[in-house]
Amino acid sequence: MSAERRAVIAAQLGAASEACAREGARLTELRHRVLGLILEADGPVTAYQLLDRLKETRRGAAPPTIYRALDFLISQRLIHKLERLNAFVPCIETGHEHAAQFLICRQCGTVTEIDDHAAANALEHAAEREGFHPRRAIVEIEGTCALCFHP
Amino acid sequence: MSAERRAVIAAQLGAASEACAREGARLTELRHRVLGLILEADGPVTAYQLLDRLKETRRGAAPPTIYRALDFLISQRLIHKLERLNAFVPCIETGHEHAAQFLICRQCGTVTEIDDHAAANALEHAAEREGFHPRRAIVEIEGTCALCFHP
DNA sequence: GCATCACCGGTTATATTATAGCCTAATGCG
DNA sequence: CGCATTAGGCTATAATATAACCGGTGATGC
Repeated sequence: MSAERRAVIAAQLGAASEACAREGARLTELRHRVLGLILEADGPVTAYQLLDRLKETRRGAAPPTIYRALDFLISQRLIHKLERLNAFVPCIETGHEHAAQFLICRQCGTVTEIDDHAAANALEHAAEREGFHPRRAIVEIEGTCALCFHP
Repeated sequence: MSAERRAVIAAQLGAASEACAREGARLTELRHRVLGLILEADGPVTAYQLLDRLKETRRGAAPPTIYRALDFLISQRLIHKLERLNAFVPCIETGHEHAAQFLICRQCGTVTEIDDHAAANALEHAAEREGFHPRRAIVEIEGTCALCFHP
């Protein structure tokens, strides 16, 4: 990993610590570690992939170890779960409420998060027209990314 | 189940048969049966719930039995999979390509399918602005349905 | 007719994803 | 401190999904 990349990750971890501190949430060593693993991964990672990496330095880590950390990180809006892939990615924008949409490339597996307010609003209105009160929208679009499309 | 409800289901099964016939797809007895079970269910059903029901009349049914039937029904656009729930529901409109969105009530578990073109288009455009070529959008909105909200 | 081929589904085994439940340790707080 | 609350270790198990192999069956071409 490049020094530059490491610096970015360190900054993201720092921002996460601050966000948690502001909320009174405890970003413990374990949770910090798991978030670090997700930030380091290039692309979505599954819970068991994370568990394997975690085990390298934390003997005795077991599924509940990782799932509890993931639950925490999701609750703090530091990561997202991709339901289609049963995998996890960092939020592009740490710690805020934000309407996220994901673009999943079927060729290369790359996942891009976008944050399109027009689409989010359209969905919200569509739901409200049914008398529905939306809390959270899962939007995962499968297709072909620009790079795979124009090879 | 009411006679009326049974009649609706029979009509849906008939429409499915026709749609498959048009496509040259084989809606075998097993697949017809599984589609029937999904139509009869009031709400999303999981693969293993379907398997249990199937077993009542089909000794030896096993997970692959049901998953293969589900794959077929999805490929024919007769059912949808809800990724959030790992569960299956019938399509509201049999056999067509259609952009579907789902409203999932956290209180009562009811799932409503809507088909909002404005939202679908907004998503499509958002993806295309990234140079992405969308094939399929998974949209599942969690929240509170009208009935649960105004009790 | 009958050879061939593709597809269907039975069967066994196993992979993958996720949670329950119980207990001890660490932390925050009056 | 003493107590409550939360975090996480640990074991077990639940829930979801697929691999791989095989025999049967129906369509197709000759």
